Amino acid sequence: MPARIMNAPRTPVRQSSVRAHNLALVLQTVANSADRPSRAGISASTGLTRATVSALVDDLIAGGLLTEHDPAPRTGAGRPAAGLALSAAGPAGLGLEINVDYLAACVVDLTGEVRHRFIARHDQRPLSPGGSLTELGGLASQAISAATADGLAVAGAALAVPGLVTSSGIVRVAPNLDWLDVDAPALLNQVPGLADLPVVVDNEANLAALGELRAGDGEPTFLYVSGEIGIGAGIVLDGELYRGRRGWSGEIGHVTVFPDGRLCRCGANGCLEQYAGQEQVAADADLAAFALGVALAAVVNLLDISVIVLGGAYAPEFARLRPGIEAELTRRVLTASLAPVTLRAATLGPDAAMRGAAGAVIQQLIDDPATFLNSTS
Amino acid sequence: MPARIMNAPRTPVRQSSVRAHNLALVLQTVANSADRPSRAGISASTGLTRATVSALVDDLIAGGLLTEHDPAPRTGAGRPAAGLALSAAGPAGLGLEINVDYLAACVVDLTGEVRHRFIARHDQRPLSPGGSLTELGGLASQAISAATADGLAVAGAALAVPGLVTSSGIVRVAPNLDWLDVDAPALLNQVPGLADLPVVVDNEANLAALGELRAGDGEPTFLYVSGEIGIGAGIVLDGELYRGRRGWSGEIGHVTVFPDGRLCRCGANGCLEQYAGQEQVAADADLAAFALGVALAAVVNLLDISVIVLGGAYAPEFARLRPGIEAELTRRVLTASLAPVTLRAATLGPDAAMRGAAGAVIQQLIDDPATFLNSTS
DNA sequence: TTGATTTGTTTATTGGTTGAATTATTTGGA
DNA sequence: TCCAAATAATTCAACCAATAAACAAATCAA
Repeated sequence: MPARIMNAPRTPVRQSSVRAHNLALVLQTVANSADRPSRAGISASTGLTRATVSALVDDLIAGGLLTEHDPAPRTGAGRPAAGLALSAAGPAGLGLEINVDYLAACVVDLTGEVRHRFIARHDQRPLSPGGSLTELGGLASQAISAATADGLAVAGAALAVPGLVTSSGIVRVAPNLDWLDVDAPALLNQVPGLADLPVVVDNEANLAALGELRAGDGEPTFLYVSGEIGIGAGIVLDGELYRGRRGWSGEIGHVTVFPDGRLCRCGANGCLEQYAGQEQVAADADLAAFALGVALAAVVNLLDISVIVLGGAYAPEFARLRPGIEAELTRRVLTASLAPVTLRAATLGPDAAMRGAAGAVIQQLIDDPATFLNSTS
Repeated sequence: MPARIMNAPRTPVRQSSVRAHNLALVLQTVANSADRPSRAGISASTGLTRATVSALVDDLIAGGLLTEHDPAPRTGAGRPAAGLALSAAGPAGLGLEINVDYLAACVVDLTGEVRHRFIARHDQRPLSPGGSLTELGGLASQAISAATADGLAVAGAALAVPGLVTSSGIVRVAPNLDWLDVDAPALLNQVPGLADLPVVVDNEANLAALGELRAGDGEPTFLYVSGEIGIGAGIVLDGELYRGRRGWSGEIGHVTVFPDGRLCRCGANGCLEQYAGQEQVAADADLAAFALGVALAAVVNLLDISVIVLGGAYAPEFARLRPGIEAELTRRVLTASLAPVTLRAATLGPDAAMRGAAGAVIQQLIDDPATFLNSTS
């Protein structure tokens, strides 16, 4: 008798789950609309009845997640619709980032607008993890105060870190910061004013990939590659970040390109990082592009990804890198002749990770409004 | 608690969806149980009330998916329980496989038992795709007749093919069969007796990976590598097969190991296939193991997979390959020191793909019994 | 034999969606 | 000017499925 693992329901579903799901469905429909949809329009595009949509929208308005606006430009006869949009006065997300040479915090409202932005630019390496996080907590407090002055309530925070993060938010290793097993959420929660703030921690490339997902062209499956001193990647499959078994996916920097090549600080030979890190791009862009092409071809062959986004230090060098990368992709991707691989530069600048972090908080609200509504009412 | 981004509910949920979900939950609970659980036991392990479980079980028994058995060995006081199990007389799955040197068909019942098995062993390359599929259709008819004689109704079929398959079941390319754009389901449905049989087609390594998932130790995230003349892989993430954007994932055979190495038939240099194909393993197992280790380390670095299963021609060579592969994994996987990577041989033999195919059909039934129940009542 | 205990079923209640009817608000034409 | 057509949104009875609690059934143990 085979032991079975399954992909699906591990939990029972009751009527309240139906409501929770449909609340999310309505809110997402509004969030993904270019214009301001009416209740009737939402009904048509979701398949829910107008009666149900009305009831759900009432809850979402009462909870401060949606607002009614003036009708969109008229079309013909009939009662004019009330346009619905995410509330700019609703709960906001706090995005935090800690990196080798700066700390950053920003507040993003439900509509995705960056409302406040604070940066402290100096080297973190002399500081202890506690020191860095206390200072970051100060920035966070400032950001929350600024948001409060606007009438915005910060619903949660996400922190981007250049390192391996466990699912419980412990930073296992952050080589460039010299961190080892740092409980970042606990340290942040010690800062006055942040005591009860829910904080999630994630890898910088992962959050930047999420930022790119929200800012991008709607492609739900892509690889985001962040070239800094190290090289990391965020893997987005079907609109969802793939974190791996222990949350350590995307370590493309240590994919082998030349099996007997340069010794890497990780102890292996010929890692991508040794040929396509920030400094190597400056020194020999052709070799960097070749190495990137070899490693990216492996990703495409394995995952059948059709879009690759180059971010971090790669974005400004995109034009120089592109031809070399594409040449190797064409040569080494088995299905290149059947369907092309699209290569593009990231659209968000250096704020990608911080904005992705804030975006993750508000995306969480949009994906599960029921929990938020129940907690506030 | 990693935020899931845009796990978009794109469809509305109504009461009937609740029932569909909970029917699946109950059926899966029975399927995953080592013993024969009672209604009360299911209630306890799912969180549904006993009343609800009773109602759901009644439906599943009426639909022929579950059967009641004598109670399991008594424990103490109280009314004895009625043991529930998947019905061996319920709907069955037909597994089909087409490969270079054989055709195969098997019938697997709901409990996972292989009830019938037919193999025709001869070279397919002289035949046209239509010829091969007509002959395979003959095997399939035989299998269905044998099943019918047992009182088994075949609910659907899955076909394993060594090639790239689109999501609609078209075989885009199968190099070793010399197939190009073959509409396998349509050709199979032309065989008398198979006219209305729903047929899905998938890559051989993908289906073998699913077979291994059902037969394995319960690990939900692993890479299955199938070494034949070519090398393919099936990627199972969180108990679900990852097929990629166009269904072409897992082409590990064309991951670059030596950027300037041997020319591959795909036109690139240094593909894994040139060093670790069936013949190369026989010729130089050490080099094959080294090459495999380099390529597999890339997979682990990218996907944070902790289990790798070697199947196909690798399984019998496992002992010879293991040390070399593990040496490279240890050296090249960034997180090797934090958590080890497990390497094991496949448990299913050469039938893996065919059994995985049949298993996929019955898994579909178990994951969505409501559709089956509605279609038969 | 009787009470304790556990399994499974019955029944009233509750939550949530549906569908049809109703109300509200506009445009366009007689 | 006024009414019909059209579209948006709400109200309300009906229905479906899960829940909780009471009840019936079947066994063990003293």
